[in-house]
Amino acid sequence: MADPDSPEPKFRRRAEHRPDELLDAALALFVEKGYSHTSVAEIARKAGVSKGALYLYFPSKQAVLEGLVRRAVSPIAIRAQEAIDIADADLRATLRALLTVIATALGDPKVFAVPKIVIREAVVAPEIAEMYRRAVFDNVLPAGAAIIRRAVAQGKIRPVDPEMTLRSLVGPVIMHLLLSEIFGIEPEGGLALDRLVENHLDILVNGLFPATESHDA
Amino acid sequence: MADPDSPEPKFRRRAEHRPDELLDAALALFVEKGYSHTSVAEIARKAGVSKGALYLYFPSKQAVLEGLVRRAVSPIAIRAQEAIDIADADLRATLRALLTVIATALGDPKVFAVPKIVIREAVVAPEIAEMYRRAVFDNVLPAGAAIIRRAVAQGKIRPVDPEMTLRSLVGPVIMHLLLSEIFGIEPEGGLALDRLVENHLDILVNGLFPATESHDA
Amino acid sequence: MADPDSPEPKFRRRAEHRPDELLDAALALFVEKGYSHTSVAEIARKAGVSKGALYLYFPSKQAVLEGLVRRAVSPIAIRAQEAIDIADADLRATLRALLTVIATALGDPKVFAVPKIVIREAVVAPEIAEMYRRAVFDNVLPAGAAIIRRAVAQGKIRPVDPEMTLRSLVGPVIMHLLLSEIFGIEPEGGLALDRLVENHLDILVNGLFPATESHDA
Amino acid sequence: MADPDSPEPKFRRRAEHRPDELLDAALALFVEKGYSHTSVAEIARKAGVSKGALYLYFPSKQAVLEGLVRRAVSPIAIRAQEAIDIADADLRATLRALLTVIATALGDPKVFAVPKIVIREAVVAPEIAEMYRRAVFDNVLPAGAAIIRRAVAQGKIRPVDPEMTLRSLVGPVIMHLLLSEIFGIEPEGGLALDRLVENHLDILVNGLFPATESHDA
DNA sequence: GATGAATGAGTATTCATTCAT
DNA sequence: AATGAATGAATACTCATTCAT
Repeated sequence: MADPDSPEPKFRRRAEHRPDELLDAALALFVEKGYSHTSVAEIARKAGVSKGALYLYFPSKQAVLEGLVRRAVSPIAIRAQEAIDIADADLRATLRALLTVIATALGDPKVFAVPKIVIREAVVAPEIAEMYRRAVFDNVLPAGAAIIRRAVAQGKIRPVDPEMTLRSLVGPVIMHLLLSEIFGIEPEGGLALDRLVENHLDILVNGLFPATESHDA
Repeated sequence: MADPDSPEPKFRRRAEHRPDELLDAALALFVEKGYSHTSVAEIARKAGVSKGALYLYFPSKQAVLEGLVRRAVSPIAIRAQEAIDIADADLRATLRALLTVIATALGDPKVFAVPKIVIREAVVAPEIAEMYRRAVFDNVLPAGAAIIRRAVAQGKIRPVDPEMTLRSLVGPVIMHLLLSEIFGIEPEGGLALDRLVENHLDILVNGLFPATESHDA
Repeated sequence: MADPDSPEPKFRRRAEHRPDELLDAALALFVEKGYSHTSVAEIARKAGVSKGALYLYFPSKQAVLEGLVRRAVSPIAIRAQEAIDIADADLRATLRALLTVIATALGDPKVFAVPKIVIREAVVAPEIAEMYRRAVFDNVLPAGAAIIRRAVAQGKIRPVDPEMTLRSLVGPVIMHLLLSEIFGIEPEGGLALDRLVENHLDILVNGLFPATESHDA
Repeated sequence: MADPDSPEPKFRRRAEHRPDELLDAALALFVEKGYSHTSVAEIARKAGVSKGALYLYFPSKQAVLEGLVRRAVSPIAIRAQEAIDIADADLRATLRALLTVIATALGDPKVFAVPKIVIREAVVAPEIAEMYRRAVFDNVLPAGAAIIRRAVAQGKIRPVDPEMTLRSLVGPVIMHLLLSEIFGIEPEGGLALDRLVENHLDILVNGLFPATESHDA
């Protein structure tokens, strides 16, 4: 500006990426130290801008968190719809695929980070939990239940309660990740997500009890 | 009392129950507003004592939280041991009893409150998560796995992975509570914990798939 | 009390020594941590009594400090008077004796402790400095000046200004101790108080300059 | 100013002199009430800024004190070196000049204030005494000793112990100031620093005793 | 006399947010 | 658009002192 023919600008269009850079910085810091122990100044510094600049893009610190959640959430809703369409093929294979996808996706700390933050802040900022719920669960849960409901209707699986069965399907994965990510509890030899999925599928398919007993329960 | 026209004694001496009263106050506030948004002054006020008095019993705010965890945790470890002793009787009945116990216990907001707080603070105060893990999970998880291992050895259930199967058993309950307590997601008609337990047991017993398919998986 | 014939009491007259025990405890702590960083509770604990008991003997924390000063100060005034009486004998020997006495007395940390504390607190509690001044300096300085004045009158020393000469006599010792006690500056090989005294006396007696010059100044 | 009818700008930007203004305010308050009885809020208020602004320039209250010491100390080290260079000329005149400089410099309450504060805080914050020692004494004392040593070597003064003689030279001035500044003890008719210097020089030059005796000591 | 539980005023430090430049 | 100096409210913790027992 002061020097019109200076070769400096390189690419000055950076500005449009600012919000994303800020969200990246914020995510890293929130994961490391938690939302309330991360200062706005730190976020700005890590993103390489001034504190004031952050307020150009986000009206408040909480808005940054909301932006983070929003960004993480949008792809999920889309995939949920896709899943529903594929599910008709081989159910058992689909199930394995689904659990594996969920498990590996959430197993990636980058991905699990946002729900973890949401859980943390839910008490204090219910509107964030609310937003997450609307964006994620209100899409994913009915979609999942619908898949199950259809499978029941087609006689592919026994007549179970779709909503509750969804919890039976996914709950173990969630618990596994909670134990690992929050309490640092891992089976010997690492996260072992595949071991969990295989064992869980085995139970889902064959039940817990020996064959002779499985019909008179 | 001794002096009927004295204006409320300034010092209500040696309450003996002070620590517990303080923990009660703290629990209520932590649940409502979260740990870091609750001030020491508020805790003291709610417990009806001065700020200074709180520091007579707890050396720091974090120590209050630790006290809370400790208090909530001790009964759990005890029950876990009891469970292991009963488990030999009718496994299927035991299973239903167990899940119901877990579900109703954790379904009580007073009880679920502490783990919820722990999850919130885990990122920032790992020593709290650590304490909880040692006091709860290090007892409960091996105990549960042991029960399953024994049942397998006795041929009462199919040869499954004990550690992972534990997650398959309990995970759905945990997920159900997470959805309900943190995201406010409940099936129509309330928490429906029994519906969850029944459906889950049905799947565990009979598997997910129709009888004809359940043997050739 | 509960057991009237218990042989416990040993000697219950301790009570009369309480104030002194408290002062001992306070002195040790004030020296170690300074007046304002020492809590009343610590003093009481170190003296083996309760906080309340301390307030039975001293109306406030500052009163403890005052008591300390008072106790340290009383012997000084007495000795000052004694010194004046001896001084007539051999002046030069007296001088050496005096400096040595002052130096070794103040060189004892236990003794220097009180003036050190007084210096520390003088700004904040001028009444303590005032007390010290009245009790110590208002006795010692005139006494010292009087000795010098008499010596001048008797022609034993040159006609010097008595008040100022007193500073020339004692100042080096004070400075030596300040450097050592407060800034930790000591000549190689320890405090070397005798080296200081000898050198100082040499200068006082022979002047600083070579003999040939010492008369035409 | 630029906008005459605007109601005092909320932010008086970039004072550039802020640190110095804060140090001035702090010095005044520390002198008046002592370090630990001065609150950060008071310093800020006196300097005309907010509490937060102070923390923009100093990371802690103690850092303010350190800044104060540092600021007071830098000129001293410089002068000490200058003195050494002049000292070769007329020793006796130099001595008078030196003592007068020291005396009048330290006689200015603004200058003596910092060492006084340092002495006060030395017990509690040894790192401050340490800093002062390194910045002042480690320069000044060796420099002074060197001057004396050289004078001895050149036969200009009698063979005295340089380190100790330094205390004999400066100690009386220090003691004089201590008595005056801390205990409020002044000779009739004011501080009388010149009287002290003259009398002290007289003793240094001619010794304390009459001429006839001064050679057979 | 003696105790120690209780009080509550006092204070350093942090940090989201504003706004003159 | 961008800066960063300035604000000031908020908060954990300390400790001299009191007083019911």
